[in-house]
Amino acid sequence: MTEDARDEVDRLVAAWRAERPDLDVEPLQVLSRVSRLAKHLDRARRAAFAEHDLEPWEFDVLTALRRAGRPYELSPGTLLRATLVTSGTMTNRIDRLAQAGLVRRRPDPEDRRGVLVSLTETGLARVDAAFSDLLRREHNLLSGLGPDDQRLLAALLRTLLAPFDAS
Amino acid sequence: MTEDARDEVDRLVAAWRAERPDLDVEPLQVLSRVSRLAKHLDRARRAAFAEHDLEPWEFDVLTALRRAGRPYELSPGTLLRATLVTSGTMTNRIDRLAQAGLVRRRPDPEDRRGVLVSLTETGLARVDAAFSDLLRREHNLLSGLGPDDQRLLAALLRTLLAPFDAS
DNA sequence: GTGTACTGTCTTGACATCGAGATATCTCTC
DNA sequence: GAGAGATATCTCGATGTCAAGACAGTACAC
Repeated sequence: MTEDARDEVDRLVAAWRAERPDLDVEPLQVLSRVSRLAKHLDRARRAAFAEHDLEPWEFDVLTALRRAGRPYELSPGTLLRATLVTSGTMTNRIDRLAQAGLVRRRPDPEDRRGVLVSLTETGLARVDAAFSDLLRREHNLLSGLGPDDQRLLAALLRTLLAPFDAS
Repeated sequence: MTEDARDEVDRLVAAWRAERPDLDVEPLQVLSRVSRLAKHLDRARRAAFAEHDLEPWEFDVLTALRRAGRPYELSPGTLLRATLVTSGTMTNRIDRLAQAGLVRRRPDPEDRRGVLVSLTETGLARVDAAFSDLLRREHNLLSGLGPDDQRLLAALLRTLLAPFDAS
């Protein structure tokens, strides 16, 4: 390990080794970095969305609808599974997005328990603008890695995710 | 790309390509996986800590103190920088940890604005137990990758984190 | 058809976080 | 040594989330 490539996690691992030499703290080298990187990504995303007057949670819901393709319409249940939040949270989110004029709610004609949520014109335009902006920023974040390294990294991460996606 | 190695993110990327063929969505292959993996890790950690009657936020604070070494004492300011939360949050956390008997607060003898927070015996025992349990679980999560792949993954992540740690 | 279990959505109350600002103290410059 | 700015911590109000449960409607076995 070269001395000039130390980051916060290297320091954290060194501290643990000094305090708990009995434990194998190697897993932190990978998993702490994943958590920390995710935290930084959240902040970067927040900044990107702010320029489009969107909160991250708004973006989450809008992109799920956008990705679904025309007519950009999904049920709350589908949305909460796509975004990994609870039903109470999703109800609240849809309420506020509807209030903001970004989505619309209508009764499901095929299931009277159900509701269908769809993007408005405004919502569609807003999410498209925010998404391409986000991609531009993410492209920059990855500029430290060449295309081959990016593919390699993606493949390694996919291996780690496999057990979770299975469930 | 082999057909049998698709995960949620591959599906997500495929959906975007269909809807927005004009955009380069490759960055998602890496960064979406980082975010998703972090979310799953949070859940796994929560489960691990529950067996030791600790919340993730409690663990965060206690490990920072534990890592500092004897006498396991740091200022709130140092703690909030280590855990990436705001000062209001840290005050609240310390209040509750003190109430639970896991940490102790005392005035800093060298700076009358300051406070020093230290682990109690109970806090030390609790965090040590939870930490070795966590490492055992994280070791399992990484069992899909050989030692070389783990080192490779750690190195690639370090490269991505570098710009953030610099700031 | 009737009853039972399941599903989809919403309501409610508790809670951890954040952001902005208040207060007290320290530090540095002149 | 006085004043300006920086630093350390805490307070307060707003907010987004979750967990548990309520309620309406559906599906399936018999």
